[in-house]
Amino acid sequence: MAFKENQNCEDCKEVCCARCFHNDSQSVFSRLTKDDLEVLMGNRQSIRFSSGETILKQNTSSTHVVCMKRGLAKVYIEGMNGKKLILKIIGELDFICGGGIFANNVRHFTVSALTDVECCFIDSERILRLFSENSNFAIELMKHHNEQNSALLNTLVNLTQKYMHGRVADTLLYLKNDVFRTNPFQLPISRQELADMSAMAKESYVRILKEFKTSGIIKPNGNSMEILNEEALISISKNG
Amino acid sequence: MAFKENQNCEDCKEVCCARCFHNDSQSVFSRLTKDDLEVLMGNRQSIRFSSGETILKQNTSSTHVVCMKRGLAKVYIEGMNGKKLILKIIGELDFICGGGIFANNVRHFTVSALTDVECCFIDSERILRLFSENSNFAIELMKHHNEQNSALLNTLVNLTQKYMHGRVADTLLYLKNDVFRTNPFQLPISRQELADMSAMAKESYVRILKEFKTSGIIKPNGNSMEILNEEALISISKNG
DNA sequence: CGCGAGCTTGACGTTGTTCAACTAGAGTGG
DNA sequence: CCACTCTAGTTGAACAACGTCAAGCTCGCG
Repeated sequence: MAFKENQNCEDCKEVCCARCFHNDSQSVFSRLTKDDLEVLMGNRQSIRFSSGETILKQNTSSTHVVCMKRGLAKVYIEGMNGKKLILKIIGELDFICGGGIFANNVRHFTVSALTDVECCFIDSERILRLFSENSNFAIELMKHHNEQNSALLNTLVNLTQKYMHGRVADTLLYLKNDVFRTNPFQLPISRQELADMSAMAKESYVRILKEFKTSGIIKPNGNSMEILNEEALISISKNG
Repeated sequence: MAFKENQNCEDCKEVCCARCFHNDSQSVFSRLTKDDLEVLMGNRQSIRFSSGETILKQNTSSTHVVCMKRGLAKVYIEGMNGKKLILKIIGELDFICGGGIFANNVRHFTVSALTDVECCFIDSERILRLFSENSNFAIELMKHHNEQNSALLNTLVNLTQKYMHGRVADTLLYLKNDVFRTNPFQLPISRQELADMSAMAKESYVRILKEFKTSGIIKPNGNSMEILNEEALISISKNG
């Protein structure tokens, strides 16, 4: 995850913001006009975090929205007895618009950097203003929330109704197809964190990885992971 | 749950819609103008369901938004191997705005009547129109989604990180404080459904109810339920 | 070389499910 | 009114799933 140096906010305004806000038609920001962008870019802050740093902290008030420019981060809930529940891994151009821009709520999760991260903090008051003024943007934001919501419902069912094998299969497929999109991929997260994504103990996760390895479904090698038989994983995921 | 007879749409327009849309300042609809209301009421359909009927079905497309006028309904996901996961119980003036008004998505849950239910179906295309035209309404809707989202995160942690005792305590407190708001209350749902709210087997739910009964925390009597020691329940809920 | 953090493995105990039997109450037909 | 049936609720015992604990291992790093 190499970083180009010396890209402060002013330097990259033209390049980075355009990239975040326009080039990707999937982006929440794709519907903004040039004037809208000016509003957002006006006071945004481009900030860097080192691996391990906390980007947003659960239970603080949500004064900013964050847009990831580079790097990976985990989004997790700090639950009971120090247990964590990792909801997802976010990367380039992902967008964190937690709990309450709209009510004056607190965030319901913590975000922390898995690699070095570069991201923009945008004043949520400005997002709210755009939301009121540009209905296309409002609709995009609403879509974004709906998708998030439906992903949550999905994990809810996966975590409460599947056996451990199914949950491990789920996380492996998620990492391969939604996060890294390459086949042998490097894991920036520990076994403990993998377990935290699957709501189980790390020992259990390790044991099941080993089973998958001996049956030739995966080929783990330190922090790298290769999926050898995706069909099998999908089938395990479906059958619980 | 007695119903007044012969209240079709036209008859109750003035009474019911005003009640749904204005009298409750908590309502998503509280920010609508008179003209807005006309738009919504124009083609809304007031529909009755008997206990047990399906109001909205998972995986159908979300062409309508539903507003509960009378009665109770359960919102649940049809998960793996015929298992159900009950997300919440909704009642008077609650509002169901599932997955994708905004994308052309399918619903992610089923809603079915626990008692006789009277509710309004509103064309979601009209909601979308209002969303674009009235930014106050848009903000209210967004708040609504945020609250829903944060409730989901909460259940996610509760169901994955608590022991069964804590989960049973959670459902009992939820029913008393959020659904019925009276102390001895009548359960319109079976033990199986209680278990489906808590992600566990009905036998386990029954066993824990018995424990709570013998330790004097609750007094179950057939379908009625009385909370005798709420402090104890809260403590059990907190400690997992 | 030694140290420490994360990983791995096995043994064991606990939590929670499944299965089967039994009970209570509500409806049905004689 | 009494069998009969059917469903939901209840209980117990066996079993499987899963977590915890403790020990050994690997590998990078000083």
